[in-house]
Amino acid sequence: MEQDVLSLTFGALSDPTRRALLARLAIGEASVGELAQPFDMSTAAVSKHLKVLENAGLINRHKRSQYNYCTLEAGPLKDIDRWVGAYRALWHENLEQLDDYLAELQRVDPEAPKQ
Amino acid sequence: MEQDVLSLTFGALSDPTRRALLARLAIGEASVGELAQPFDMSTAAVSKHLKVLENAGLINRHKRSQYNYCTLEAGPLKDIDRWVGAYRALWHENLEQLDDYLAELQRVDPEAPKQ
DNA sequence: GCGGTTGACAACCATAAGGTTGATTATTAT
DNA sequence: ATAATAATCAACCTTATGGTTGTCAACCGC
Repeated sequence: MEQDVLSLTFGALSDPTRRALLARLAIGEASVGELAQPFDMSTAAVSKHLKVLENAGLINRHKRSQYNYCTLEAGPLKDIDRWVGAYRALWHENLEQLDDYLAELQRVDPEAPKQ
Repeated sequence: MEQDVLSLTFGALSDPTRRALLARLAIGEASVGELAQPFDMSTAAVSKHLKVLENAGLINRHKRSQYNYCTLEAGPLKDIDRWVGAYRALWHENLEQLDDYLAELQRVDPEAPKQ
């Protein structure tokens, strides 16, 4: 599969249902049932979406009595922010920042295309 | 399929090959052949990846003589930046910004879960 | 203990995604 | 005109994704 953090995170965020789940969780923790209620699909489907988010490290699930509560985890979003931040220069007409990023890519990033 | 801009963009970014292509294009325009050279896959496969990026509005393709040159388009990245920016508050312990975003979601965003 | 909730899990299905190879179209060079 | 290069297209294959339904386990409230 796509095992790297960025791919997992971007993939998790590429679905509107999952982004809506995150938006709800940004308000505060919620059970799977509460999370599923607004959507026109089975709770099993929502549970699957939550698994994708969990797998990407974007949420945590912890059981309390019979309910399974989910909480948001910001870590991967920070990575996304850092990644897109490197390209921010593109629309700010300030190319230094991007050059720095690309230099760093060349140096350390395993994801850079191998020449 | 997934027709909204954010889903298309996140989806396009969820592949390491495509992110590497973007990183290369951030330096400047390049032909499909040049873009494909570092990768251990057929140019047809790279061409497909480029089509995904193009479909997400992240690049443009324009033919010049027999070459097909690609250029980066920052627009969708701006949208990503805005989206993740709303969550930035989560790791900055400043919840006002996020509250504003969620309020806005409630008001206008078609993607918010329908209650 | 019994019945109702909660939610995960498994099997299944349809479609999409990521890759291959082979054929096709433009364009350039000889 | 012929040959070589550039790159898309089409068909195909394999695996992943997003959904369904049904079963099962755990946890309440009686």
